[in-house]
Amino acid sequence: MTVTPTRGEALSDRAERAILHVDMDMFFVAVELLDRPELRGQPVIVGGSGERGVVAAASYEARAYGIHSAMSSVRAQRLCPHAVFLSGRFHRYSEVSREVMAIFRSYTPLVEPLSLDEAFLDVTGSLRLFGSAVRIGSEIRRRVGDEQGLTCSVGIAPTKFVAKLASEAAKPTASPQGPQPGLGVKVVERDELFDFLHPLPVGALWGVGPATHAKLDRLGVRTVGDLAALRLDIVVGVVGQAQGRHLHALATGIDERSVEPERRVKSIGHEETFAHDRHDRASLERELVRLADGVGARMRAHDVVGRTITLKVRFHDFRTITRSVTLAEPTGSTALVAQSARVLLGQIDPAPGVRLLGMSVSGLAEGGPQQLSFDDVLPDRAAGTEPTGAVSRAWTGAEGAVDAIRDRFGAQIIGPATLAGPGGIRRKRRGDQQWGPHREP
DNA sequence: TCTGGGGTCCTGCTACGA
DNA sequence: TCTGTCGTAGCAGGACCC
Repeated sequence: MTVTPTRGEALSDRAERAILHVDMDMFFVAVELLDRPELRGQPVIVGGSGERGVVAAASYEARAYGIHSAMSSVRAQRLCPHAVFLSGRFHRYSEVSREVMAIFRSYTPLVEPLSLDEAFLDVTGSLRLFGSAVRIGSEIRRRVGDEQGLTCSVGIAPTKFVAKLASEAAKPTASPQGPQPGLGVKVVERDELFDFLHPLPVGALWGVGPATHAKLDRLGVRTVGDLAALRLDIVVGVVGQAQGRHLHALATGIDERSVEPERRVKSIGHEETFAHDRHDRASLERELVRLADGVGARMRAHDVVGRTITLKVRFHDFRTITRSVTLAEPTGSTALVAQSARVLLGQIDPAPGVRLLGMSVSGLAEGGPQQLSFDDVLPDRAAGTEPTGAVSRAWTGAEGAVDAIRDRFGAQIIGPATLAGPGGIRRKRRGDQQWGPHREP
């Protein structure tokens, strides 16, 4: 027998969707304090220490000096010269993050990590087993504290977006008198949605950055409530179709997005800001090979191949350009990615000074067996080269062997000859220089 | 005030084939 | 055969997120 819910029942079913947003408090700093407890109570900053570095995280003691993430390291050091500056250990944070996420997954399989230090959890299906969402949130906080020695804040709401804002409202705050504890867990019920949402500044909306904020400001929109009161077509006229609809929906409390535990990666890339601008093509080409080496290894580790190679160049004056090329066949080969990027670099004059070089591969598809095409067997007569598909496969095979050797003996032991130097191969790995170049010794 | 790295998504433009 | 239209793909840039 099927039972058709009445309208009221359907609405109450929707109202029962229980989304948690869990956000670790000053995560990178907190992990450092675990390993160096003598720094507790001091202003501590994690980030790139060089002139072009930025702050990744700051302790509440440091925040009391006005320091916040994404601020330039130089400025942070000026604001608080006695702060302890740490370079950051991306791999250590990843390790701790995995353990924290495992705690989340013991309450629901529907965990969507947003970054190393925050995640959405849909616990709607877990309520019967664990009690209420508040109980799950409190339990998670207790276990993260007991098992990992870290603190986190939890927001609970019927939608992802409001859950995220709620966790923000539950966080501790910095003050000149020291950190002020927050609520820890903040719940926003469906009937409280507008009371919570509408007084917030419009910049709190997900998708309102400086550019959109300025546009909305010109309309006199200051709060989320102001935006909700505007007609949709006016919002769309100002910020565009997709973003307008999205923001207007959020402001009116509508957010149907579900928690997605498995999100497919759509591009893989590396970029690097140099401590000093580069002017010569040869040195940039070497950097390209190093970036491609890292990108290729990650593609093979994910078992994906990609078709579009994008080169990114930021000049000394911060002007940033991208150049891309789409291959006839997807590739997972470092050599082909590097070769394509080198062709793109050939279109660019580095003489004014290049501050950043980056590359990414998109149009990703699963690796494994691939359909043969004419390109696999016919040489490219115009270019006078071997068939590209065959070249790609031959390289990928050889590079797979190199990956295996590196897994066993270390990344410095083998790699492109271009990158060889005293002490082994200088290889780009994710997180090596996450927050900008470090201070030169 | 001087702007990192790794991503995602959107928009506007152009080229191309049906 | 020519022209206009439409959909789609590729490309470049920008905005935004953590």
